[in-house]
Amino acid sequence: MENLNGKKKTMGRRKIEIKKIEKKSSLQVAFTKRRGGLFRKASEIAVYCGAEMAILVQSPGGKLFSYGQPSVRAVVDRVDPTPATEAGRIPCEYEGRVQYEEAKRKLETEVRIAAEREIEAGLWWEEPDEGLELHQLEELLKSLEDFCGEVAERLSVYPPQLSLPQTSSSIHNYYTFISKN
Amino acid sequence: MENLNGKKKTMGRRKIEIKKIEKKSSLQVAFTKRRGGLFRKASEIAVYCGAEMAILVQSPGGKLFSYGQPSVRAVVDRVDPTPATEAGRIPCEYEGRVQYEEAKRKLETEVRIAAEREIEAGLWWEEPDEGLELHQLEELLKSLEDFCGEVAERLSVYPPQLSLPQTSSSIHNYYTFISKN
DNA sequence: AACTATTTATAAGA
DNA sequence: TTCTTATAAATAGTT
Repeated sequence: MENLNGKKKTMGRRKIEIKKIEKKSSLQVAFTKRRGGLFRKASEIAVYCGAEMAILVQSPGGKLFSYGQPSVRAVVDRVDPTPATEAGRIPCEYEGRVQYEEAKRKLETEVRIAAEREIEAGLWWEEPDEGLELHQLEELLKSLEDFCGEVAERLSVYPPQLSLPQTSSSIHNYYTFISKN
Repeated sequence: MENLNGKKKTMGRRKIEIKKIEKKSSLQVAFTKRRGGLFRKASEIAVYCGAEMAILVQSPGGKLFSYGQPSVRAVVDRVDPTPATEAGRIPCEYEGRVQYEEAKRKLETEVRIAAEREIEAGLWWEEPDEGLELHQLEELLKSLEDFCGEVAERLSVYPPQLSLPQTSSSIHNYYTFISKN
């Protein structure tokens, strides 16, 4: 497992944060690996649990990939034989937790980026009291959690409808909070 | 990690074969866990790789679950704005390998079950030569691989269309092979 | 595309 | 059902 110097051959898998990869070549290989993993998992559920399913994935480059058991068409038609009418609603039980976690991750990333931008701009540093800064961060965290709770609740009622504008508005609220303090 | 007797507290995760679970309570638990895992993976790909996707899953009990980024509707409509015309074809790149592996797993299971049935019925034991029996198994394995190759090739041309009848016909071929020897 | 050290997912059991 | 634990499986970074 290690060579004579006690030095590892590789660093092994490393923990990553789930946020948009910027480096295009890394994104390409990560997408390929994870798409394969996703389809493998889907196939296992189909066989192991006797479930039917359809998966459609569009890469950032626009290419489409699918997995279907017994076929994409069969599952899609079964779920929704007629095109969208009621605001794109698809009548099925919905797992809100995942969208909630995804929304939270995205939001946290946006907040972090926004915060870093502010720090770079020097705006936060006009406040010399570190204690207050911590307090602000705590308040911000609470706002974030409240927002995420709202998102989760909304998602438990409606199917996936979370779009960027909603996430962005949270940033607006964040700025409002910051400017009030 | 171990108690005073050096005995493990649990056996931990154990290797399983991916074939239909028969015990209903186990199936329910496994389905719930793996559905969660699948949606979590999907969400990670959506954020990490900036991919858009739709997943529809129907449990063996008939309940529907979905995940969509930005929404199931958006992705499904983008892929196929008009209903099925050309034999349910959905125009997108297709990952044949997964369906191939799934087909192979199913087939192997069916063959194993069929073989066990034959053994129980005592038919194979009329042949006392063990060498011949091994030879038969080798031939069978080759037939299986050939069949899987055909399936894979067909899948590389068409989108997911593999249905049970096709898999079952392989069993027919298997029986034909067995009866010829 | 192949390799490993790690992280992550999960089968059983409590 | 939810939690635990040991182990199987997936994969990030590297070659």
